Parts: sequence; C-alpha cells; structure tokens
Amino acid sequence: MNTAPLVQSFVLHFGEMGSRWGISRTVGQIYALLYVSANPLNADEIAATLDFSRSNVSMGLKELESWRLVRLQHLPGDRREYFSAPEDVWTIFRTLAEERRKREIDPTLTMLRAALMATPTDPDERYAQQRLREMHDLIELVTTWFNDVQRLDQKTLAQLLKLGSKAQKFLALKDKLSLSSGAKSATKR
Amino acid sequence: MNTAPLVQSFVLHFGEMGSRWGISRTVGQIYALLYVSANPLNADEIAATLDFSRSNVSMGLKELESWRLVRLQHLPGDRREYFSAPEDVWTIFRTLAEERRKREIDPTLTMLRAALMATPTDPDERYAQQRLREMHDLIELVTTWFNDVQRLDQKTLAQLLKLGSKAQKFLALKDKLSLSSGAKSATKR
DNA sequence: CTATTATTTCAGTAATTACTGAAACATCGA
DNA sequence: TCGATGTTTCAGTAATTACTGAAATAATAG
Repeated sequence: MNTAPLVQSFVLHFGEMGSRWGISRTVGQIYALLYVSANPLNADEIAATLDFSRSNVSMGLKELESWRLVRLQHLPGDRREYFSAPEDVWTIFRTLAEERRKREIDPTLTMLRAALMATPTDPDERYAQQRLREMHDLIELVTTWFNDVQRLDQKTLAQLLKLGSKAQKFLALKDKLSLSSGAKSATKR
Repeated sequence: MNTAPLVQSFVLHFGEMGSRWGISRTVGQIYALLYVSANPLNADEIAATLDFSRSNVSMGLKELESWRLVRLQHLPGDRREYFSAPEDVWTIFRTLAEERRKREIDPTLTMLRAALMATPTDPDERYAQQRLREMHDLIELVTTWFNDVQRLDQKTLAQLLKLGSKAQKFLALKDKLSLSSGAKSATKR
C-alpha cells in the first residue's frame, strides 16, 4: 500500500473493525479507502492500492453495493466503472442502520412475534415468553425511535443529540404539569 | 435440543444473529438460552440442552463473562456454578453497548485523533483528513449522546425514546424563541 | 462481426475460526 | 491427606470463510 500513513492506518483499522461486524476485512478496507478518497476509484486502482486480487475487489464492491454504500459512476471517455462513498457521513450512517434493520432487526421481530403467538404449556414456557416479549418491546421501541429520528435533517438531528439527557429536564417538566401521554409514576421494580 | 419450540426457534435465531456480530453462534445460543431460562443453569445443563461439548460451553461462558453479560452464582448445597442473564433487558442492552464502546469505539476514536494530528502534505491527504474529522465528530456526537442518556433510569429513557421526533417540535420552538442551549421552561403551550 | 478491454463467476486452495476430547488443574468434604 | 466432583486449558481437527487465478461473460470501438 503506497498511501499516506494517515490513510493507511485508517484503512487497516477499519478493516479490523469490519471483521468484528458481519463484514470481511477486505470489504472494510475497500470502503475505508473509498471513504477517504477525494475522487472515485476504479477496481484496478483499489486492487493495486490494497494489494488484493482483482476478483476479490470485484466481490467486495458487489457486497458494498448490496449494502447501498457505494455509488457507481462513469468518467467521460473511460469505460471503467468508478466507485465512491457518499460525501455525507450521516448518510452513510443512516444507510448502514437501515440495511442492518432490514437484515437483522426485522427478521428478529418477525421471529419474536411468531413466538409470542404460541400458547405456553408450562410455567417455564410462560416465563420464556415473557422474556421474549420484553425483548420484542425494547427492540421495537428503539427502532421506532430511530425510524422517527432518522428522517430529521442533519442539523436538527445533531441538535437533538447534543441536547442529550438535558431532554430529561423537559420531560420532568412535562410530567410535573401532568401533560398528556406521559407514563405516570407507578411501580418501581 | 429438547426444549419448547418457542425457545428453540429463539435460541437458533439468536445464534445466527450472534454470528453476524463478532460473537460466535455457540455463544449466541448459550446466551439466548440463559436469557429465557427462569432459573440459573449450570454448564452441564447448557451442554446437554444445546448439545455442545462441555469445553465449548466453558469457553462460551468465559466469553460471556468477559462481556459482563452473565451473572455467576452458587446454589446452596451444590458445588457447581450456575449462570444467568440479568433480569432486565435494558441492563443487557446497556452493558452490551458499553462493552462495544470500550472495545470498538474508543480505539477507533483514538486512531482517528492520532490521524488528525498529522500534517497533510498534499490536497488528497487534506481531503482524507477532513473526512476523518467528519467521522470522528459523528462518532463522538453519537457516543456522547448515548453516554448521557444511558444514565437515565429505564422509565425516563423509555419516555424519551417514545417522544422520538416529537422532540423536534420542542427544538423548533426553542429555536423560535432564540433560547440558548439549555432546556428552559419557557413554553407557552 | 472481431478485437480489445472490463467485469464477474467459480472451483480450488489458503487462512481463519470453531469445536472436541483428553489431560491438567481446582475445590471441597471426609 | 485422598478421592470425588467440577472447571479450564490446549493441541489437534473440523468447519467455515476468505481469497485467488483462470475462464467465462459482457461491453464497446472500429
């Protein structure tokens, strides 16, 4: 790899991180390289830079396309395909979250819902089902929130996140005034 | 596996999901089983239920301990070690998030910060560094928010999440009144 | 159409990761 | 202490996943 040390350490690190998620080291490195590249790259350039076989790059790019994380374009007067990552890191983050939801969360919710339909036959099963319900509710709550919030524009989202737990004060206030919909204080467990 | 179909499908599914994260299928299944079990289980019970070798279970439990996801306890008059998952699914979620932060996010931020210290020598490097800065800022924003918010008690957190994008209205209002960053109580309606 | 260049597929192989059984180690009651 | 029971370690092996080069396929210019 003949790139700047700065880029090199990023690419290598990202590769390692990738392999801790469902993504192979190769794919992680390819994406990291695209991410920091000012210009779109073609497959040969990627293969040369990362010292991967051409076919490996081809497969990696295919996987990245399946995640909708790369844009494919053509340069005038050049038959080769050029790839780039979205310029906006928030977009990348959202796309990743959406894809993971589609691939992992949604099937999990489906499975959980199916299991919640079953009629438990003994106390153990009753307990298990209760636990599944808790997990289901948590996942649903978090993903619904995420779904809500990811539609916000970048600036508002950043604001909201910056607000962080300060929002708690807002909630406390809302509670105090006994405004609508809030969960009233009841049991502690 | 001689468990109820309800439990069985959950355990198998969870195993698959686990293997899409950095966690092996085995470990995922062990945790799923502990999660739905009303009582703590010892290693032999786990091995028998999931049909894994005793040593495999031992290693899996060790990994789960390193994630701080299981509690180890002893039953009176029984020398064997019994394992269980926390009763509260929120606790599990938080622990998981904390561990992942420690293992993945923090090292990534460290790497990014180091790369941001370097002085770029050409425009490409300047661009790369700018991209790294964007990624750094995003990760930091999100993790700071998470850090803030995970300290809230379960009820408040759930409320906050349920609020979702409605918080946007709050922000809009705040903007309109040109208040400073704090969540002030200056609401009219 | 043909020659040239670009891309993908895929069977074989390499590398990595997961799993097992046997042995070592640990704990505890008598 | 010993013997019984429980747990961990680890070297070897199995299973999985990643990667390559060669061949097939696709696209385009002439």
